Amino acid sequence: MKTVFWLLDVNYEVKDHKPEVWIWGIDDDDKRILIIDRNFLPYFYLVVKQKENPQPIIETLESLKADYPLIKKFELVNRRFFGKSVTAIKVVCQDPTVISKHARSLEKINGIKNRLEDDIRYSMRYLIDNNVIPCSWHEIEVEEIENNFGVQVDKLYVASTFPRTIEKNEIPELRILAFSTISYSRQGAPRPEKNPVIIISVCTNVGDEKQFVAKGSDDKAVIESFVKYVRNFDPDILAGYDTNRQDWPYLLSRSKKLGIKLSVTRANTEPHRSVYGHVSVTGRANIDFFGFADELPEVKIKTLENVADFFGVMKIEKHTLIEDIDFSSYWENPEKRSILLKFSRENTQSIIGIAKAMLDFAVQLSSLVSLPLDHVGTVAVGFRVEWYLIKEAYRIGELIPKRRERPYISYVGGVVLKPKPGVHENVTILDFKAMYPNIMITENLSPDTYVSSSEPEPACGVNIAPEVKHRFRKEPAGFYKVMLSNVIGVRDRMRLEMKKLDPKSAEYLALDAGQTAVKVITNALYGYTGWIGARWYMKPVAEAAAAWGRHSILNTIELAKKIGLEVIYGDTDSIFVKYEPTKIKRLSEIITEKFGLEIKPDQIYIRVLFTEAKKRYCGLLPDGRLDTVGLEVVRGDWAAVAKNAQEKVLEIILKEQTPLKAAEFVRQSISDLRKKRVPYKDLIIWKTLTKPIKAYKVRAPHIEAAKRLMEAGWDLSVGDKIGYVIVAGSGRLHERAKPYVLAAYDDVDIEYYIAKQLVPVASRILALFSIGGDTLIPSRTPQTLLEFAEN
DNA sequence: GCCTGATTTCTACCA
DNA sequence: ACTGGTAGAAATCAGGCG
Repeated sequence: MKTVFWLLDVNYEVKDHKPEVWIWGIDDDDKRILIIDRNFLPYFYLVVKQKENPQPIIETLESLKADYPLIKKFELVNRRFFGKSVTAIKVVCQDPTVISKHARSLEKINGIKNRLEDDIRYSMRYLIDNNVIPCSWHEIEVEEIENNFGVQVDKLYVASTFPRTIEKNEIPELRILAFSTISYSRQGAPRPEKNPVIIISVCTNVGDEKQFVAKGSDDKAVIESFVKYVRNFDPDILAGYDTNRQDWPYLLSRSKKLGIKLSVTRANTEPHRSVYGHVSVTGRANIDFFGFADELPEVKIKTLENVADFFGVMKIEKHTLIEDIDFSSYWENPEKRSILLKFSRENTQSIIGIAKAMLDFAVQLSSLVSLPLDHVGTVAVGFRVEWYLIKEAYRIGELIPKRRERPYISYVGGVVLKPKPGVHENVTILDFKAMYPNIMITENLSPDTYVSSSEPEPACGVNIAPEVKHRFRKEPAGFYKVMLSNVIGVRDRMRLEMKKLDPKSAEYLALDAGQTAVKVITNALYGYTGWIGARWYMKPVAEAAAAWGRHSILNTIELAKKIGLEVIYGDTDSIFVKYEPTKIKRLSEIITEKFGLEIKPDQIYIRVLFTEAKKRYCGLLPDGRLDTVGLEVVRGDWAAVAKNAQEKVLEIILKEQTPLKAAEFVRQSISDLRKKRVPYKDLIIWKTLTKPIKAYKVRAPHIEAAKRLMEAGWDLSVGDKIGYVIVAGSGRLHERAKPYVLAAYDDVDIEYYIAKQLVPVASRILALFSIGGDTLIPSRTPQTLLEFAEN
């Protein structure tokens, strides 16, 4: 019989050296199904040395077959490697677990250059080779079998053929369950060996809400009821926030300690740690939305409440907020316990809201790059690009290079012009549309088209990059050109399709998420080629793209000047010019003709302010909004009190054009700050731990604050944000940096915030109008002046 | 030992 | 574990001075 399904999750099992791919899906009748496919065998390649006769090698291999009983066959194949034809022997095995071992030993055979693709996981191999795509529809010939191994599905099948993708756009009705947990410890961070999980809140996308609450410190029932609830609701998606790092590991350890089985998977097993630091829940997609927070540059501190606020799921003013450190006091106090419960409930509501807002993107990205839905959010951008490339490579017979360690060598990137400081009226930004991708297409930049300096020029001719002089074959179209053209074509079709739809419809939103996913991958390809961790790392490709980019922008600036357009600033692929439509039109026509690149006016600023600094400016848009770029206002590592003041200064200057009024506003802010009229949270400075504490060479304030947190029992790891305030006292700054949760308002050194936060950011702007920082500080008492002098 | 300017370290931003 | 270019703060180093 035939069945049609949408792919939710994939895993594999090996039984008696025989592999089985387990395909978890949802069929077109909304049934949850599992298809077991026993028809696919893993393999790897042995690349034959150039000019070597492969026949004797095959014979040698055949003669060794008795030593390798799990090898099924050797197959001589023609492939490409970095565009050059190679002869390879495809070694097909029975058991995926022996691939790596056999590959290592067989590559030593005479006449073999190296082994390849032994580092591709079996389940991914299955997806790539059979063009099976996560979060997409397929049809397949199957036989139904009896469900006698207790998996939680409506139907269980064995595959008779491989799945085939079919054109079908809608996403099935997914059952989503969001959850969050709170653990209790009287002192320090909770430890699963001794501290209970006191609250688990769940919330589903069909509006069901539930809380499992410990009686005293007995949490056995809490976890058991949670497991029961999950099994009963049978979600397709388990949504959480930082669950891969926090909730799942804790629940797993805690269950072990209590002797409970956390059997929440569809295979009745426990979740397990998988690749890329993610937790896999077999048969479901465990999505940790924290992994997608990188897609939201607007949110500086990626806490759950901030992300929920960003999506309008739960406005931060309405969100009950309790610091970890206070959990125990809320739990212990019968009057305050209900607030803790409310906090937990709101967290879970936030998660379900974020899930609804971001799931489309996750689904589209998963489908685009062929990484399972639960993985795609946890992997870095480079790997997303790489999986897309791997899929493309398979299609054109290009072998997948090994990842290897390389020395880091930098190269010259984009040009950045010195801005003309001051306020300019009626300015527009001319942007090159997708500059790097377009350069890569027109110049055929690709790992497989690069002609090294030792090689003779091919008959088809070469494109030579300016300055760096790297050469790239004109023909045939390179791997990247094919990929980029495909992907841009897909995006154009999506956007065309969107025009026919109601912007509020589900299809429109899905397409919009899809075109965003495509854009993310397209824009990351240039960076990928210059990344030393890339399988297809090829510095000349990145270097040449950058060189052509500089060439284009510098020529554009020259031309603009010739036409009589004043250039105020420029960075990499954009120039800021006075808005003069006819001149701009002429300029863009010449550029298109000369470079095959498209430039178009993006937005128009009524006024735009530049200081001396590059990459920092603020423009006033026709609708009255400010577009602030690079300045402290948009940075996450300045106290809000300073950011707010700078924003107001910019607003007064750009809208009312009264710098004196802006200065007066700053004086007022300082006076408010001295009177403690500014909320405590506006004094917090946030900085990220970018490496393990021990790896730091200097005693930076946020590192000292982090150490204090750890002394107080916090678990900190790379990537965590440290929020600290500067407290009054003597000594160096780092000695006075205290975690905000361990300090109080009265400890704060207000004068620090004035002298080192508020005044510098305000005067950076006001200096343009000859207003010095010293004129911004209202007179102080002699005592404070002394304190100030001491610093 | 203190002061000062230069250099290094660190983070977060822009394209 | 995408790139290079950049600003800015604070720590730290290096050299001059007495």
